[in-house]
Parts: sequence; C-alpha cells; structure tokens
Amino acid sequence: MAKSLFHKLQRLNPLTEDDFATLERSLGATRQVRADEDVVSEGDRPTTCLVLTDGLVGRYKQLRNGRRQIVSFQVPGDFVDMHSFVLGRLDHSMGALTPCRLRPISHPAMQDILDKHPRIALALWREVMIDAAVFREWVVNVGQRPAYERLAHVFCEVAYRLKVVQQMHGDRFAFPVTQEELGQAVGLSAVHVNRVMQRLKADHLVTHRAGVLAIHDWQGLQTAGDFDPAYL
Amino acid sequence: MAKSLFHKLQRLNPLTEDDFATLERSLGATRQVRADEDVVSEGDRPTTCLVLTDGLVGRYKQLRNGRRQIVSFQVPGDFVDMHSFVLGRLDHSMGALTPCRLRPISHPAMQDILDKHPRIALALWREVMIDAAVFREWVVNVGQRPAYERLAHVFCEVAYRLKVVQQMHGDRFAFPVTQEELGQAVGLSAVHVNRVMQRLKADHLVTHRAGVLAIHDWQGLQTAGDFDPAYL
DNA sequence: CGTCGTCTTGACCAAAGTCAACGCACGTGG
DNA sequence: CCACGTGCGTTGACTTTGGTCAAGACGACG
Repeated sequence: MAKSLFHKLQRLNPLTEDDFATLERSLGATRQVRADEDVVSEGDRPTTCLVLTDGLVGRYKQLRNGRRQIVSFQVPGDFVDMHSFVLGRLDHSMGALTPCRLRPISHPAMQDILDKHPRIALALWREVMIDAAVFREWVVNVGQRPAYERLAHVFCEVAYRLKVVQQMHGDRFAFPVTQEELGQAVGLSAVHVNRVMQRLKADHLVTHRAGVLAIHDWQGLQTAGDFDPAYL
Repeated sequence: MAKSLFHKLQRLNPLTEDDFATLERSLGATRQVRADEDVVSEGDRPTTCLVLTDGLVGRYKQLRNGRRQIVSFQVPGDFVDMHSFVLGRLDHSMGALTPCRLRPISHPAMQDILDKHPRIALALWREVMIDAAVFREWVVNVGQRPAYERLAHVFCEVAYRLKVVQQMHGDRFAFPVTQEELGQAVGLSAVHVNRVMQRLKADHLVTHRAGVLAIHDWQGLQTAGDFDPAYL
C-alpha cells in the first residue's frame, strides 16, 4: 500500500487493517506517466478513479485564447478524480508536472467501497470536500492577494499538504515546477513570478533551486501569505 | 416542496414521487434571513444542512486585511452546505445578498437519506461535484480573464443556473447585487466594475438596473465571457 | 561545443486600483 | 411635504501593479 495514501486517509478518518486490505485489493496496476504528459484530459469519460502515489500533478483548464490556468496541485496520496465517478465527463485536464505513478480503482470497485466500507467512504468524502475548500482558497488567493502574498500562500499550502504525506524533508521538498507553471497557477506572468521569487529570497523566506523549494522562515512565509491551514 | 429544488434535482438525477416525499419529510421549518445578514459564519459547526429555497446568497471569505472575496453565488434549489455534514467546521461564511428563505435538514436525517435513498444520494453528490467545478471555473475566471470577460462570464453562469431552476424570466432575472459585491466576486474594484458594466451595456450585451439583470444578446455574452456550460 | 529550455534583466506599456468629488434616488423625520 | 442623510452609481485625475517584448546568461545534456 502506498505510504502517502495511508497517512492521508489516517488523517481524514482513521481506518482499520481491514479497510486498508480492502483498498489494497481494489487498487489496480500502477500506471506511469511522463512529465508534461496528461494524466487525463478534458472531455474524457474515465472508468476508473486514480490515486496518485508518486509525483506532482497539476489540474488545469485550457482557455480558448491559449492561456491556461492551473487550478490545483495534487500530491501523493490524493484521490485525483472522484468526480469522474459521480459525473462521468471531465471538465478539465490533469497534467503530470513530474514523472508520476498512479493506481486506478474501477468505478464498480469504488461503488462497492462506498456501499460497504463506511469508514473509507467518509474519508473519501472528506477528501472531496477539502478539495473543494482548496479551490475556494485559490479563488481568494488569485482574486484578492497581490503577487507576493499569492506565491507565499501557494508555497504554504503545498508544503502543508506534503507534510501530511511525509513528503517534506526538513524545511525542503521536491517542487520541480517552472516559473511559467507557477505563473499559470497563481495568475501571473512568468516574468513577474521571477521578480517576486527574488524578493521572497531576499526576504529570507524561500528559495527555489534545482527543483527543490526550501522554506527558510516558515512563520514568516505564513504571515506573508496570509496562510491559515484551517481549510485543509 | 420548493419548486427550485425539484427542478434542480430532476436535472441531476431523476427522482421518484417517493424520493420527493422523503425529502419533504426531512426538511425542517423555513428560516428567513434578511439581506446582508450571514446565513452561516466561518468557524460555525452547523448541525443541519441548508437548502436555499428563495433568494441569493454569496459564499465568501474575509481576509485579514479587510478585503473579501465572494467565491460563489448560490441560487434557489442549492444545497448550501453539504460540507458541514462531512467536515463539521466551516472554513468560510455565507451571506444573504437578498432576503432569503432556507430549510434545514438535520445531519442525522441527511445520513439517513444517503444510506437509504440512493437516487437522492447520487443527485446530492453530483451537486457537490458540480459546486467544485464551479469553484474551479472561478479560479480560471479570476486568474486568467480580463475584467470584461470576467463579468460576462459570471453573468452567463448565474443566468444558466437560474434557468435550470426556472428563475429566469425571458432574458432577465433578479440580481440585486451592488457593484461593490460584484467586484468582490470577480476580484475587481467597484469603480472598475462600473466602467466595465458601461462597456457591456454599450456593446448591447447586458444592462443592470433596479436590481435586475437583462441579457440583450445571450450569444454575444457567452462569446464575450468565453463561457461554456459544460462544467455545470 | 552547441542547443534548448529556463531564468534573468531592462525598457516600456496597459489594465486596473485608488482617491475624491459629485449626482441621484430613496427613505426618514421634522 | 420638504430637508436631509445615506448608500450607490458615476466620473476624472493620478498611481500602481503587473504584463509584454526582447535580449542575454546560465546550465543541463546530447
């Protein structure tokens, strides 16, 4: 069983040995996706739900004018498309930002879990609701905060979520994302992201080098980003 | 039974007479909320879920610096806080933008419905997932679209959702929202909203007067707002 | 060693914000 | 019934934030 998934679910609703055994049985063979490839695409009608076990994926929407907006980052342990189970057709795409590994759960198997394993079901619904909370927070971030706060906030969120699944190592974590992509996540141009990153570094809050993000002043970063993890 | 709720659920997953009877029995006494009052507040731990039967409410988050972001509009027929059922504590507030009427369903009653009435349950989960899709679209809207498109897009969305619950009358619907509030929804200053509204009017797309929004060119508005209802 | 993608920098530009004043409609109280 | 206050919409002048464009540096990799 993927370790991240374990930590994640334990936090949402403690599960029994038996629950985990059930999950393990329901998970299909690992699928690998190369960086910059789509995991799923807008318009797809998947027949499975996917669990991200390794890597970083970006959920995004492509606009007609060519721009794109990343609407969330997904980290290991995330059930990455519960909507496909309920809604069928996807309204957005998900792209691998790094090489990824995912494991599917067929929709029937998912139905079975929801029907017969209430503890897992509750954990899953909690996850869905928290995802929604994350989207709301992103609306706030992009809608109201200036560039500096905006970036600080995203870093806090990702760090916090990675900590839950034990993917933070000390004050640093793997975050091999270009400034272009960062810009697409926070609604800024790559150039502006660049300048703001320099300010964040000058203020001894974070540095981003060689695909790893190091947080030098966690408290300061939270303050700068107006970050409160209550929504997570 | 509230008519909007009926139309809404029929669209999400057709229900039987019996399902509706169950719902009707589960709904508590109507609660009235005056305009500008909060329906629920951040930090609350409600013991009921609420169905909006009349009026318009804005889901919002207040920032420490005093600004606020409206993250969605809720229209009649909406189950307005399913998260309270799953998560307990609210991460945001909901304010009545107009006088509102709401009917509660206690959490135990909700549990009962989800356990024993799979058709209703499915409709509800679809609604939850569509809400999430709306949040995603708002991230896109606020993150990538210029002011003019942004406003056009929100108008399209609200119109579309009101149409579903039969609250559009011809090309117009009640939308008694100040330009200040509109700005809080799309991440613009009230002054800028004002100027853009004038352009929208000059372009014969919409007019907003006396609390009603009239759409003069539905096709044009959709194009201007880069609106595609696939996510709803 | 050269190429490609990303980061960096500078000069300039445009969208949207801010501030302040004024108009207008509505409601309240004298 | 009028005078005034209040909230909202409107306008203008000015500022700021962030966008765009273009060029150069840097670094990984074939």
